[in-house]
Parts: sequence; structure tokens; C-alpha cells
Amino acid sequence: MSTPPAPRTPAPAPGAPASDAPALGAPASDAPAPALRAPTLAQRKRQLVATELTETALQLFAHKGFEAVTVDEVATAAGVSKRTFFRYFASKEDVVVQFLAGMGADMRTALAARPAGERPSAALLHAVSVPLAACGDHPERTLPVVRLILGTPALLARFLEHEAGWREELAGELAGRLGLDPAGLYPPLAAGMALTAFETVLCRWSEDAGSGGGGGVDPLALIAEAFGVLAPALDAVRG
Amino acid sequence: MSTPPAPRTPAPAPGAPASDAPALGAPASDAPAPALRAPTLAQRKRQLVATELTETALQLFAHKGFEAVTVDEVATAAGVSKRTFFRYFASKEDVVVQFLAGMGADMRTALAARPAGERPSAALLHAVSVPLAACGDHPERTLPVVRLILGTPALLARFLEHEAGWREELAGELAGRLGLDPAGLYPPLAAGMALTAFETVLCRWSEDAGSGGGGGVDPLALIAEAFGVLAPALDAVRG
DNA sequence: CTGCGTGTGTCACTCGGTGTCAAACATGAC
DNA sequence: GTCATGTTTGACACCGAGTGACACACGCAG
Repeated sequence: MSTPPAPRTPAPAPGAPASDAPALGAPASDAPAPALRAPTLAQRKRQLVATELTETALQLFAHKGFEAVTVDEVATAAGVSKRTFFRYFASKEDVVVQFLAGMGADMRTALAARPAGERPSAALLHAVSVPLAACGDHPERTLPVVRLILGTPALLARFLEHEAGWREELAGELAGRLGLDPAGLYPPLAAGMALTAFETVLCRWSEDAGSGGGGGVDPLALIAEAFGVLAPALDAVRG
Repeated sequence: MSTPPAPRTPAPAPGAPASDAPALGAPASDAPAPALRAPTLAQRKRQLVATELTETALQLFAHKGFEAVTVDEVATAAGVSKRTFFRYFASKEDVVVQFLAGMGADMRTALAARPAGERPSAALLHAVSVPLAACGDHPERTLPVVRLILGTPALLARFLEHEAGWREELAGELAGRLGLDPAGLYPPLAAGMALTAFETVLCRWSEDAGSGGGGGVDPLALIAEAFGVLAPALDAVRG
């Protein structure tokens, strides 16, 4: 879609940099920014509340279902007021969906990091594999969230909205890589195909993985198989 | 996705058969059911209120923006109470999104109607072309709605949710046609690719079409072009 | 006329979400 | 130590979406 993701988070909060809550996407890479190693005490406090809120919410949602839990409940259980909850999250859905907020950015940077000459199918496969690898590596943390999202209409809707944003980013990056018109048909189409594969794999993984911690299937194997189907189309670039 | 679309419309209303409001999808085909030509007076009254509500809402939304219009406003302008509004539509979003409720069913039946031996790319192209043809034929009615949806986060989310449902339907139909396991990777992947193309085309069409009634580009030409990209992947079925 | 079913309006209520204000707190300057 | 500043928080009031309950009006069979 061409709709700008629309900063649904109008209040990333005064003092906070950007994303709170342990993002699910990249392994948080430790090396990139050796400078700026001083998370203000205030920032760390904020982070603390955010994670407390997130974990409390996820636990309650998993236990009683998303709709059956009120924001007041979550806030009180975490020891803050409802008003404060909304200073950390723009909406009730946000607590869950922000958990995978980094995925889009991760995909894009991964795509940007691929060698210039690489075939689109290979580059996109690697990009989309990053968050899936994170899922495969920590199923005990990611599986419940993914299942919650996929099983709750309201959350699914938000998730898909996010994906639409990712798609634009990927399409832009792809157009840049290949020197194509970003307004052409191929870039968004290719990005959409990659995300369709991503979604399909996520879905199948969340179904097949045993309810016990260790997932049953490897998401990386699934995504590779899916890209085996997509590749003929992805690599026949014409603009 | 494997999430059942979840009957967001818990109240199709006591006396109503199924869908109210003039669906956008198929040309409403006149021939199919020659019997049962007696829409109870009550039913026609209901239909009347539904269309009044829909048109009033669309007009207000287009004029002031979706979020800026309250349900009370719509209801009052249409001459009913807020409570009655919710007896016709499950949510505020529903008024807009139900406008294209038929699309999914149209696609599926169109796909089912294609000759058995046809290549998946051709069959899916025809399926997805049905609603797009409707858009191309009546841009003055469809363009504003499409633009409204694509430009409003809340509506976009709902739309994407609908699409997830369509995808499952198409995947099921496709699996049946090709004798594949519906739980395999190919069916949902192929359906997702077709819908990605659909979405991309819808998006580009809504941007390019002059704000005047007559659209600038032909959605059917666009979708054919998009399927030119997808075909190599769609027709390399392996299961 | 009476009973019945359906559709509607009114009222009251829950819950998500926001604006406002005042108190609590940390920080830095003097 | 104290005053001034800025940020975070809770409390309160408020809006809008959505629901449940009840009572009333209509069209229709007896």
C-alpha cells in the first residue's frame, strides 16, 4: 500500500528515544554504536516500566484472551495507572504489536546490506529470514506472541497494517538496489511476495510448532522452500 | 493466514438474509435465482435504511474524514438512532468495508468457474479481475471508497483483515482445483501473490486515476501486467 | 379487539483513549 | 541548603465506540 505507516505512536513519550520493550527482531546487535553508551538513569527507569507493562500484559492476554483483559487491569497489575499505560503505548494492541516493531527495520537494513549484484530472490530471502531466525531461536518467547496475534482479529489487523508499512520500505530499498522506478509495478509486487511468504511461513510455523517451547519445524527451512516457489518471478525483473 | 475471518458481523440483523448495502463486487447478477422473487416488505424497508445509512456515512466521511465523523452524526443524519446504526453495521468501519464485502466471494466463485485445466496464473488473473473490472466500470462510485480506505489507517487495517480471509478462501479453492494439500505452502502462497497484485493495482489505480470521475488508467491492464511478473512462479506448481 | 413478532428509540453502562491539572520527583545553579 | 526547572505520574473529567435491557409502535393472524 502507499499509505504512510501513519505514526500510530503519537507519544513515543517525551524522554524516550524511540522503541521501548525488548524488540523481537534483531539480536539487538552490540557493536554498531560504541559511542553513546550512557542510557540516562531516567531512560532506564522508563525502560523498566515498559518491560514490566509488556510482560504483565502478555501474561494476562495469554491467560484470559486479548479482549477479555482491560487496560485498567494491565496497568493496575503492573502497578501504574491507566493513564500511564497510554503514555507508554499508543493503544492496547500496541503492547503486543510493538513487540515485533523492529522486524520491518531489520528486514530493510538486512536487504540494504546484501551485495549489490545479488539476485532479488536471494536478497529478499535473506532480508525476510532475519526476523524468522529470531523466531526460530527463541520460540518460547516468540511463539505465544505470534499465536496471540494470529488468533486475535484486532491484533491481526494491526499486524497487517504494520506489514503494509514494511512493504513500502522494502519496495523502496529494492527499487534503489535495482535502479527501478519506485512507482513501477515490480518493487511493491516483489516486496509483497516476500512478505506473503513471510506471513505464510509464520502462520504455518505457529500452527505446527508443538505447544511446548521447542518449535517443531524450522522457519528458515520453510522460508527457503517458499522462496523456491517465488524465485522464478522475483528474478525475472523487467521493471 | 489461517485465522478464520471471525464473523465480525455478529448481528446480520434478525430479519435480513445476509448482505445489505449495494455490494461493489459482482454486477449483482440478475438471473441466478428466478424463484424466491419476493423480498418481504420488511426486507425492503431494511434495505432502504441500510443504503440510506451507507450513503450518508460515505458522504460524511468523504467530506470530513473518517475519524472526524461520529456514529451519532451518521445515524442522526440518516434519521435513525445510534443504536439502530449498530443493528445494521457491526462497527463504524463496517459501513465502508462492507461496501466491498462481496469481493472475496466474487473472486472465489470466479476462480471456481474457471476451466479445470487452466494454468493457475490465468485462473487467478481472471478471479482477481472481477472486482477490478467493477472498479474500472464505475470509478465515480468506487474511487472515493477505495481512496478513503487506503487513506485511513483504521479502514486499511480492516480491509487487510478481510483480505486475509479471502486469501484462505482462494487457497482452499486453488488446492481443490490442483489436487494439492491445502496445508501445503503453494496454495496460500499463490493466493497471497494474487492478492498482493490485486492490492498493488488497486493502490496504483487509486493514485493515478484523476480526481475527476473517469479513472486515468485501466485496472485490468495493470493487473494483467502484474500477473505477467507473477506467472512464472504461479505456474511452476510443485506442491 | 387482542395477541404476537419484529424493529426501533431511550437509557444506562463498559471500555478504549485523551486533555488537563496538580503533586512528586530528579536535576542543576547559586 | 534552597530555589528554580523540567519530567513523570496519578487523579479526574471527558469523548466516542459498542452493548444490554426495556418499553413502545407497527403490521399481521386469530
